[in-house]
Amino acid sequence: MLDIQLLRTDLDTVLKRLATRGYAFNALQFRELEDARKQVQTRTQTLQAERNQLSKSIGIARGQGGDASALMETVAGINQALKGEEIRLQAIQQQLETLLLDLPNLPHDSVPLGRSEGDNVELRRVGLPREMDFPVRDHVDLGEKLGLLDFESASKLAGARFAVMKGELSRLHRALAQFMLDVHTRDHGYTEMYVPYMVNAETLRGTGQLPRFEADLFAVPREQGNHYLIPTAEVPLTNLVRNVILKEQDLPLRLTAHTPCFRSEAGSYGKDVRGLIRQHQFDKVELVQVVHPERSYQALEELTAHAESILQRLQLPYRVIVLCTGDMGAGSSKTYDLEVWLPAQKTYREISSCSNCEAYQARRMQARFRTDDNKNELVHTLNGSGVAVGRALVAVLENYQNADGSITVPEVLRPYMGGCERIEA
RNA sequence: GGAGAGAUGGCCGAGUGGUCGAAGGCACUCCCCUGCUAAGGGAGCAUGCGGGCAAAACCUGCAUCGAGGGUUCGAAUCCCUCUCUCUCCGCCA
Repeated sequence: MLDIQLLRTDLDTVLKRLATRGYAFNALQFRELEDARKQVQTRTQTLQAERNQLSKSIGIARGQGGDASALMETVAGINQALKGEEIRLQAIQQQLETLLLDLPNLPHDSVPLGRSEGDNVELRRVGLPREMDFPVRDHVDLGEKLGLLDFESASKLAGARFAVMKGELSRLHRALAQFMLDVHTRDHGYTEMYVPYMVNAETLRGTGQLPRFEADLFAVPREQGNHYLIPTAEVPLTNLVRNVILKEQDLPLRLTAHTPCFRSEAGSYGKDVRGLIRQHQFDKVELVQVVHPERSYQALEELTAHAESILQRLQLPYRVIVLCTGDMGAGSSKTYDLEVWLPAQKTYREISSCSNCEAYQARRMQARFRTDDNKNELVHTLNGSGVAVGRALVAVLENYQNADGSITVPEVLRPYMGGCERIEA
């Protein structure tokens, strides 16, 4: 959510900056609603003030044993007028809220302008793809030949875009998650959290998934207030500070959690149909930071480095790109994607996305901190994958494959694999 | 799942229809007093939004006592629905 004051005082700038993301804001409708709001609100509040005043007088008159029937008649008249105004005001404010909740965040000045993926800018490449002097297999071939990856069973159990893993492959998957959590908690100062995998609508509104992106979520219908399966641990972790006023010295908060993530991926059919790249259910170790607004861009660099450190330790080649204005998620002011090298596709694929949401989520959530001079200020929130476990598994399989179809276990994972150095049929 | 009790500011807690946005206490901030690991006195201290106002300070209004509806001239207080917490019973990994 953007600051409505900014829209009132400097709408043109807001429009320009939103346009860089390809978002056309209905400024005319906004102006009309704002004008109406101002009028109706002022009128309503004046009437309310009169009513409150007179009601008080009634109480006083009654207390002195006087007659208040004339006063009561006046108030009845005011209430008559008030009723309509209140309904109108509510309707206007609801429309304004709908308009505001739909607005994406403003991009940071350093974000490159662009319309789509193709305009993202590569910042750096780290690590060299390994030379392979044998026919390179993709992770599906590798996993199925080893007898450890089973999409047939998955589709029987649940349908398309699910996976069943077995034996050492499941263990490798678990090892990856454990390794990531240990690195972030031991070396990067994050606190490990365990959180609900189902959340309510208010929580999803806090981080911005609702109301715009309901189609991407799995809902769990209930009689009263649906639950939703979390699309990422960003949602529960960030919402921990919803409606909270933190102490300034509590900042920054650094939280991490390993959770499954559920995406209905509506509209993604035909894309990445093969393998583990795009699933309805996948695991992720998420990083969330809640920081002082002055420090959020520094924190974004740090958080991105924390995610990178996982790929470095796994010795997976990757590149860092900065998303252009047109490709960023709605809540983000600036996003770095980490893309890992996949030799079978001969390309880099997203494995982490690290964003600074500035006060966009904080304003929705009313997440604040108290400053030294006792004022409440919105925090800034950041989140990033540290990293996606399923895709890390894909990357390890493909980058660590051997000519005979076996997989060398990356050194840092061996302690989590009971010392196992190689996965073979 | 059944029975009962409850939800009030950062915390504790009073308040069952009328100057109540809310006593009192704790915590916190500032000032005064006092030479000593302390005590005393005074002042301030909820949030959101609107208007004055373009902004700060300030003034002023509206809303908010778990949430949403209702009754009333007037609701923290009465009624309805829901959510959550606690206690007991049942069930359960």
